[in-house]
Amino acid sequence: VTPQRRAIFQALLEDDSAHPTAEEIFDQVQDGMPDMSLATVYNTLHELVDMDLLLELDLGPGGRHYDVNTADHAHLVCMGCGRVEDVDYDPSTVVLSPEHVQDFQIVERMAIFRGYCSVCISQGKGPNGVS
Amino acid sequence: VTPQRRAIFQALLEDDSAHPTAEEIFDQVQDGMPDMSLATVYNTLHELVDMDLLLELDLGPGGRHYDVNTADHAHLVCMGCGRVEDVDYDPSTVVLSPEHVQDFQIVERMAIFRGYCSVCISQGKGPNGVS
DNA sequence: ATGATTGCAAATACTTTGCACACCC
DNA sequence: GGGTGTGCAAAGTATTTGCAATCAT
Repeated sequence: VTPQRRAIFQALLEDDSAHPTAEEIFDQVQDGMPDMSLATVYNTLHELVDMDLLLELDLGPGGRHYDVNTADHAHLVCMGCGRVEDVDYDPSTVVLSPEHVQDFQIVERMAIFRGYCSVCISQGKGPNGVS
Repeated sequence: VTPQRRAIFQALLEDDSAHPTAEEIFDQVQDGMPDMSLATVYNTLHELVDMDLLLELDLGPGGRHYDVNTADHAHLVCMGCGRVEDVDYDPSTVVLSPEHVQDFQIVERMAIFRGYCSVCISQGKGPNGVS
């Protein structure tokens, strides 16, 4: 545990609704630690992921996002502003066909919903607005 | 509609259980059309996605996968061999908390299950095997 | 001729790696 | 002093873009 790692972890906790990308964490940490290297950010993120303290999310282009909420939950991704929200859902409601479940040992699941948040809809950026 | 596009679309249909990446489609199409350019593959894939004839899947590192099955379905990704299988599931079973659904206009959903397929488990590559 | 599409190569975005230096025990 | 972690820069992977050449109408 080094000062760099502490700073990165702290940035993640402060930003806990933001699901930041590696780049965003890097920018934020650089404020108080200008010598921080991007490689260190990636190193630390990977270690945290290996320790199951952090979730790595592939939400599409723009880089991978990281989430300190390691509980089983889904994500809403706004196609207007890119914001990501956590959503609780009942995991037991996601049921797969039995023939697949028997053949396949599931380790982790991930549910992503894409759409438009209320802010973007009210700004006309929604599905009916200009794309 | 050009010969290149026809070849790409045909490759997708032939490969319809493989969920190929752009690179894989490129390799396959090159067999019969050595002058095919990777840029053309990307162009065509994007057009097909825009026309809703193709699904673009972000399944993690290794590039984006494409799926000719545009029905609402989930994906099983094998962490041993990388193989991707379609799974039917009942979309109505995926229920989100009401407060989020009200605020958020969902356009598309995506469910990904990661784990190990029966082949990999029997080869000791499963969750209990060597990582 | 006109406009769209292609192939090539360079550019971009994101992530990983190699290596020398600094740090802690 | 030995192993670990860091910063820098270069390499790597995946995708996009610019542009001249080509094709269909």
